[in-house]
Amino acid sequence: MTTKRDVMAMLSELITLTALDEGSPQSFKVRAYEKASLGLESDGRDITTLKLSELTGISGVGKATASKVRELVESGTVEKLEKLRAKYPPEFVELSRIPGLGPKTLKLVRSELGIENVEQLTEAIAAEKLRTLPGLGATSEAKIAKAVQRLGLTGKDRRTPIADALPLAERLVADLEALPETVEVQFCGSLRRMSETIGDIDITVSSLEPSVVMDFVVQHSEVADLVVNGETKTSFLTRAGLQVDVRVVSPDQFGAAILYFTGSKVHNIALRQRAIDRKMLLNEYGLMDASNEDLEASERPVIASKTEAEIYAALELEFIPAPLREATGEVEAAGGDGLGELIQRSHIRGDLHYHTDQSGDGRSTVAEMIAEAAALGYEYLAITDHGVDLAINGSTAEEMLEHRDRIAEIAVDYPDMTVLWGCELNIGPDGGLDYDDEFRALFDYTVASVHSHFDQSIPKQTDRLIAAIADPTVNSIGHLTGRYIGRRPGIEIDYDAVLEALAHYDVALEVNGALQRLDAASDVVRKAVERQVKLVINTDSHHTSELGRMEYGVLTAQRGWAPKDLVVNTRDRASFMEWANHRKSRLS
DNA sequence: GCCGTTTTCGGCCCGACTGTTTTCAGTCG
Repeated sequence: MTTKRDVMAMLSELITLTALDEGSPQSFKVRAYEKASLGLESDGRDITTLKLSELTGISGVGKATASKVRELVESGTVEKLEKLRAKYPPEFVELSRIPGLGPKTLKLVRSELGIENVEQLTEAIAAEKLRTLPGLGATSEAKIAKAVQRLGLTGKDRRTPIADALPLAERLVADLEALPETVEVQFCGSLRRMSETIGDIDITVSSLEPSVVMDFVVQHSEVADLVVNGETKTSFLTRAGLQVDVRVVSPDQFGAAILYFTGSKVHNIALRQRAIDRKMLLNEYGLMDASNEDLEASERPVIASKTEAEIYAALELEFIPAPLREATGEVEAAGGDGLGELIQRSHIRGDLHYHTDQSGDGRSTVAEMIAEAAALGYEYLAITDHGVDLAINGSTAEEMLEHRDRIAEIAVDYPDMTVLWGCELNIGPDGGLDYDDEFRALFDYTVASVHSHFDQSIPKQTDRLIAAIADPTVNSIGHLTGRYIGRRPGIEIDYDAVLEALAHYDVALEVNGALQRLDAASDVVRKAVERQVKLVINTDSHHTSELGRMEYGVLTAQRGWAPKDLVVNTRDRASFMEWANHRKSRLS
């Protein structure tokens, strides 16, 4: 059976192979496929069941692409793709993953030197044959040789988990901020959009002295290898092979620059198109008046460039937060009905997944953890140490009762914050939970999560979660899939069924702010929002240093278009407690 | 390949850096 994923994979391959065939990634045909692919991806329906006329109704999808989708669904193959596959076998396509080797050069080395794979390319480089080709010289040959060596380490497809990239980016930003010549700094790209994995780190600096900034970057201790070093742009590789691009712009163009470098590419294209429609020109330096066609590009009057907000406003758009900039309807919404009141960090009034050293993996005391939460001004806090089923980390019923007393003793010193005695329940392989029903009902608040048995079938995992959701002692589901981004996939579930259950039992779906998790993922959050499933954004802190994760959880929720009013920990204390307690009324 | 009250052909987002040129092509984001 053909799935949506199969359709997307078919188009992705078609894009790669057509770029090779056309000899340009900018080919209009390639861009048309890309646009169609985006349209299909963001369509909420099951695209494999759509008729031809329904498919062509999707933005960017024309007759040709629609026919290919139908062809794949009906026959399992696409003739056009098969022909391209025959022309460009996988080992040749692999060459296109080498940075610096574009379609034009590939075509050249294939036709002139008969190179079909990485091995033959390596031989040709060793024999100094590449430098004999028109447009290539010894320098290009050496550059490609180096890129071949790094293949697999820094290939175009390499992605780094956000948990590895964000701390490095924050460190680099702090170092650049400390430079006296720096006015402003912002990391951009997929990192700012809170993608789960990122290709490289983009940093934009505003300064009146770009050469000082560039020199500083070149000298930085993180630089293992320089890739590009110009007057306003320097790219380098870290020892871990992660590429960092640093650009310098003048302070009055900072907004336009970070808008541009944050992307996404398709979001930028949508903004540019909107600019053109209004007789304006948008580039990385600003939004310009293009109504007078006699003026040189540099003479066009600047309409907005200092801040992103001014540019969005001049384009008659509500400000679009970076995590939403994926061209999945945000430009249309911002220019029409609006984005609604999206969740912000400042809305959060409490953390509801929070460990102390009562958990085997907790590292700060109850007093320390409560003090940190109070310092953030939280109105309520749920201390949710592990239940007994998580053998090494959990506590017995007796230990939990002693823990309750200890929490209560310390909480009296914080009259402005309600400290709840909670528990992170473990969802067993069949959906069973810790302790007995009566004991679980004693907790003020619970979060139930999966910590093991990751490889059961989809129906089994789905039933497992729904059993936990249906339990009246459960307030929320923690880190939905249990994934560690880039390291371990989470459990596979039927999202529709699970979200349906969450909505039905009024159980909140957690957005876990730990960078390794960011679970539920933003696309799942968006589905949850469509179904009006309640959300809760938590840090899952195990140490006093981890409370800052709330920001990442909020950004992930934003990326899923979460409105403030669906997030239960934005409620005032009374309203939150009313919601938290109402499930237990089913028990009596 | 897609699209359209300046429609059915002729457009399609824009610029930096590099290496190879001696005014530009290729690649990348």
